[in-house]
Amino acid sequence: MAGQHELHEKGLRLTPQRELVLAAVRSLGHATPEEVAEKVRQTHPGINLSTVYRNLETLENVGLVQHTHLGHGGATYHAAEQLTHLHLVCGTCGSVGDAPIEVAANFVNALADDYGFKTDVTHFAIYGTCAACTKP
Amino acid sequence: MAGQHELHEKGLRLTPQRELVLAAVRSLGHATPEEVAEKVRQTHPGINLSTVYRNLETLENVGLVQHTHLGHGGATYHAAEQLTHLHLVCGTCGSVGDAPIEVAANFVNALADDYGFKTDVTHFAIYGTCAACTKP
DNA sequence: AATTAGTTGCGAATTAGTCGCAACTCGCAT
DNA sequence: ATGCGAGTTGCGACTAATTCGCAACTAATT
Repeated sequence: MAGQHELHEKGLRLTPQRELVLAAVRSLGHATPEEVAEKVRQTHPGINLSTVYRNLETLENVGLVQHTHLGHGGATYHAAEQLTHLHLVCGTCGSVGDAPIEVAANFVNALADDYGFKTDVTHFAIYGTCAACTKP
Repeated sequence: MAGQHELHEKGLRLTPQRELVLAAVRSLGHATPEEVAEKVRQTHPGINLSTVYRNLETLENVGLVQHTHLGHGGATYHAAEQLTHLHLVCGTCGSVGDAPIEVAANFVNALADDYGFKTDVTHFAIYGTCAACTKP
């Protein structure tokens, strides 16, 4: 019937921590595990970092969130339904800009046709120098 | 006169460790700091890991080597003159394929024209699923 | 040969993420 | 409602990767 919670539909148990982690990822847009934990602590102060890590992993396995590498070392997490843009990270100022995935369509097709490689452009950032840093 | 060593030309001191780190990066094609250290130890057993890290950083500052993010967490290093391809990393089997930078030319131009963003396609890997893993 | 600034080795400190385990709790089946 | 069992949580220990401070050393210069 109606009342199925989205986590139940994925075969997961519904715990406050898990719900909050998912909500945090959604409200933050993109965030590191640390940032997610911090956000969750606003409503559930005792949550453990390990729990955040484990839930991010679990939620990723069922496809509700995804992670992206924006540089440095750490991954950042997005809600799956929000992952509709690629990330342009500037090596000079460190800013992260967005661009619609369509810009990469040709590129993705070329890789598919020539190499049989199915690209997920959102997984790694696109690195370079942003407009602001190019022009002095 | 003639005999200027390439490291001198960059304003760096010529130490055995530094030469060996550079040589290792060149001979390995691409390698993590650990792998570089291991390679260097074949001829200079006592080298310290910190020294490898510091030299990679130094060599990168003068443009002789560059690093790339291939996934997981760690960076891998290339000799600058060898960095002429992009990396296709397969999320399923973990293999790292190469493709000439030209495949990305359109993409790079699109980002330059539309966003003023100067892309370095080699810095981050291109993530996806390789041909072998797509077809079962 | 003496000088000195850049470099090395070493160990300690930091950071990020993982792991084992006992206690707890969600959801199903009584 | 009640109870069981698997999935989850919190915690602390642990690992791996990288950085840092500092004293000893050495390459280039004079």
